[in-house]
Amino acid sequence: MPEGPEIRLAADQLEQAIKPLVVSEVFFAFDHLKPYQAALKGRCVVAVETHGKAMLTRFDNDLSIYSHNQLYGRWMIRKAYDFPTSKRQLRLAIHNKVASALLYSASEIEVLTPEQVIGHPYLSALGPDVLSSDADDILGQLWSEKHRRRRFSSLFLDQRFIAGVGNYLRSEILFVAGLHPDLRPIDCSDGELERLANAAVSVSIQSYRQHGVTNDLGRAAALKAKGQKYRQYRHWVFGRKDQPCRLCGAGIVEDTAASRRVYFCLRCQALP
DNA sequence: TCTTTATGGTGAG
DNA sequence: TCACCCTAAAGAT
Repeated sequence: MPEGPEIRLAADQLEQAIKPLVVSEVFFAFDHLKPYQAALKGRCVVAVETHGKAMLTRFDNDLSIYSHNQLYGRWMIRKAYDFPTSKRQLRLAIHNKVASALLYSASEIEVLTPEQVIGHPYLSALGPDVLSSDADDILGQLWSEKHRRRRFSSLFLDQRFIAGVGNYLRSEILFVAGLHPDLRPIDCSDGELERLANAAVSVSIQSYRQHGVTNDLGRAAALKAKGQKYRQYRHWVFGRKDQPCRLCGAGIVEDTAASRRVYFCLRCQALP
């Protein structure tokens, strides 16, 4: 369940649990990483960075663990060596005396030197991180020559455009901005692009603060109490095919764009 | 038990 | 744009 905000939340937990104490043991499930277990044992974690959906756990000997959760990876922070009863595959564990940070199911795990971090093919291609950018950074991207003729539906899944936005944030950001997924930056007024840039930043920060909920948290709690499925309460439009728009009541439309489902309200996000 | 889907990403054409 | 890879859970049978 990882888009930028969720990854940053996991990084926060990791920092809190692992950074204060010496790392007593690191476990890698993949054979080619086993040699690094000895190199990281007894070291300290100095920072847990996120770059879009990727995480860099930096150690005090200049090595970093790169991890990307893709669709399946999941971090769990537990008391030391308190493994959950789960059929998931443990791929990485960082232990200290008090806590264990456990990464399950992820397949993209590497150990990098500083040079390898700089030259990393995924990291070096990322656009501005949505959680550490302001609206002007996003506006710059929207105005840039290489992006302004591409559809929003394609742009907002492209990590070179903005890092950290994924499939649910794409739908949610466009809804909050009131713009149709098929539009392109060149189709929009300056005011509309500003609205979009602001929405990209504010919806992402809201998702971070509300742990993945992109609509009103109180309303979400009320709907959840009624036993509705998570998609029916977490978001304005994402996953809510044929459900009424929370603003105007019209039915939410589901479509496919850039090989993934996109959701929008035809009335609130009408084409001009 | 089988099939499909998923908040991701890559590489070929 | 499509096929495919990764893995887990939900949905269909």
